[in-house]
Amino acid sequence: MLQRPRGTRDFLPHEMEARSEVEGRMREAARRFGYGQVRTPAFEELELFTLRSGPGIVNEMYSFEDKGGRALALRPELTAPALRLFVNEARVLPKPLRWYYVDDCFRYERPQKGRYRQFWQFGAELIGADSAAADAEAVLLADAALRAAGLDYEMKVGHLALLRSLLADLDEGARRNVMALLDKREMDALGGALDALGRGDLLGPLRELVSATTLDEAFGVTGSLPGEGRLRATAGLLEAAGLDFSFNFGIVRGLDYYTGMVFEGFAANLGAENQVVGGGAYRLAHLFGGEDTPSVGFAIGFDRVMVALGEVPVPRRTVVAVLSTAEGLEDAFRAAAALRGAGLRAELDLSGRGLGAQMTRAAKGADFAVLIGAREASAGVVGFKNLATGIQETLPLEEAVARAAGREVSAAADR
RNA sequence: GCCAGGGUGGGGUAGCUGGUCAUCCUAGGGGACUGUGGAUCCCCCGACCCGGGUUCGAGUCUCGGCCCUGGCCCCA
Repeated sequence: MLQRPRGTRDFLPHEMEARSEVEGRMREAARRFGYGQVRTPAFEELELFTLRSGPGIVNEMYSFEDKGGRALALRPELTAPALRLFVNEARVLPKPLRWYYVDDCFRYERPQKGRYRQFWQFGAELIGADSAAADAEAVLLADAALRAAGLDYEMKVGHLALLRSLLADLDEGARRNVMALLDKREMDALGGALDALGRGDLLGPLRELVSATTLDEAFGVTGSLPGEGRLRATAGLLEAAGLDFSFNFGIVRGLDYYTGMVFEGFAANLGAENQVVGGGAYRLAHLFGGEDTPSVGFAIGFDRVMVALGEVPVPRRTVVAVLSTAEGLEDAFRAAAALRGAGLRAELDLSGRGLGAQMTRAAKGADFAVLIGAREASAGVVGFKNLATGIQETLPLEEAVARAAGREVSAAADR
């Protein structure tokens, strides 16, 4: 027996219905913000991702050499491909560009709850905008997409300048170490690390900063900084938009290209992998040979959203089972076509079994049964049974279709 | 890469202090039923993750691998 590769999943029709439903709601949110969808290749030059994230991530990627000797990788994320697309083909489009995407990504990691080797991201990039308004729009779209999906979660907004200003004197390695400990809120280990650096004086301010819940508290720790005005303006816009959010100045975001405002969202019931969205303002285009273009974007972990949502109620369409004997089979196909033409879901019984067996099957999943045996076929009518009420009538096909579609066709209207 | 727990018909399970034809539910197929409801009854289908070891004998003990679940690391 062949197994599916580790960390991948199969989706049956009922799961795909739920996923499509949620995906559709997120797409609609993006559309309403004026974002258009982009799609990039499932694999790219390996260098695209190492330029963005450093050579270390090769170990976490599905990288390979193709038959032409090219170093390629399955995309581990979608921001770099989107910016590559921008640099390749869209530099001259009027800015800002509003793009969104929903696609699968691949990472060679140990699977756990909400983490798979093939997973889907929904994200957006606002390219070529450099303002408080742009920052606010990205946060608001992320929130709109998650809310539209039906998710209850917590939005945290921060800014990298504050932490960076406190750590400005530290060298690269020390700063990374301190930020990693801060990210995990391991304050004891953090104190030890700072003492070892001879910077025990930083512990107090860092502690204050990460626990700050207002802008005044946070800038009280760091003093005024470039970017303060923009962050205050962004916060004002988010509040004006009625967004439910809180500040968190301990948000680290792994990479250097983030330039200012950053945000993350967390949902309950997700175990260790509870972050459902991450994003912020960044500059990436110049790494791929474009102009230094300020952008802001985010990515939502679609699979985690699905896990957090649990059962997703999917709007159910009317199902009509079409039953027939051998004499009625041709008419049954005609009836099914008419039902489908009216937008209904018509399921022909293909079993060739007795009508009793067909009715048994129909009763399990259908709302109505249209029945055509020798009698109906020769009379040019159909049996139309409401499976909820058990009432069966003999009707012309058009009227049966109209009944199933929820419209009453009165004799008076026909005259 | 590390840790813990786990893998028995399609799904869910019992057996797990070696030895009955491996239990039950459900799903699926057929029939009772050649024109009408989810019922009932009968029949059928179908499993010990893979490989090595111990043993007269392994689903059961043991080792390795693969996979699953959760956690660590990482998290772009």
